[in-house]
Amino acid sequence: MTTITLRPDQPFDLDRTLSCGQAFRWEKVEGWWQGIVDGRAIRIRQDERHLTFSGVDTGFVRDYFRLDQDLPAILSSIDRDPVIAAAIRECRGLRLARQQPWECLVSYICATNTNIPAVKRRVALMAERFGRPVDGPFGTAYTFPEPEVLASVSRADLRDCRLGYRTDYVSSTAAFATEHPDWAERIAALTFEDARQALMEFRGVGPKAADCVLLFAFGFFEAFPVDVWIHRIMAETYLPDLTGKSCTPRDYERIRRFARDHFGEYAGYAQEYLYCVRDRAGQKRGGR
DNA sequence: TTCCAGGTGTAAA
DNA sequence: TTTACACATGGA
Repeated sequence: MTTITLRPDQPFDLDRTLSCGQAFRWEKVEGWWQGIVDGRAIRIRQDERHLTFSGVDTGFVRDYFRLDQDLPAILSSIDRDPVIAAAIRECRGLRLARQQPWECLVSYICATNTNIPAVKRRVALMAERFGRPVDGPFGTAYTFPEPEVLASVSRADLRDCRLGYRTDYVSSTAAFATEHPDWAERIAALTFEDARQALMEFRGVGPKAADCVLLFAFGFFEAFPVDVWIHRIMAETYLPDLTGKSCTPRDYERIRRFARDHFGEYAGYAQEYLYCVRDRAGQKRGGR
């Protein structure tokens, strides 16, 4: 068990960071967050300025939660209007975690046209059934299965993880990643737009999933994923002439260009802060 | 029962 | 090039 003291000038809110829906393998149990990251079972909690954890070392925690990233500077750079200002006030301390590319890619393929609890369930099932068991601070946990494992699993067994029509997408993506083990390094070396195009060559990965993976795994902070919630918020506040509930490819392009111009190079942080307050920002719909 | 959820692929217009 | 529709799943 390790305890570190956070710098007073660098806000961090563990609860918001882990409950905002960016990562799918964390669960809060009796005051402790339990998760599996990069093959390690982690237990962590926050008490004011103190972070207490086991399962990993301090360097891992600092790296995963990007504790060395200057959050106040980022937040002041995106703080361009009253709507984002309110989100920043409410969620200050939310940080973008550094996810593993492979797990992140598969997770967001599993996140299309569905909801967060269902995604968590799918990812958990894949790990329990095909991952490697590891002993951790909270009993036996399961790593997220490597590409070659998912590639070798039968479609029927994958489908049993409640993947539905996404089964073939995950399967073919796993086959590609198995054949090209350096896929992530190659994407990381590209420019933002090129990396985006490269990710969209995976079956089941469109603009939204690509932007999520770029933002949450590859550290492209200009990525601005547009899901139904973000589309709704943009239509209701920033781009009122956006009509219709569906987000056409043209709408998507327009929104992400606007966001990049309006919020700047850390537009992805703005996206996550807006997403975090989605139930309040989208007044159009009743509580949710 | 119907609608909705961190959308995407495909065929038709 | 844009539009329309199907798609598995589960909670509200």
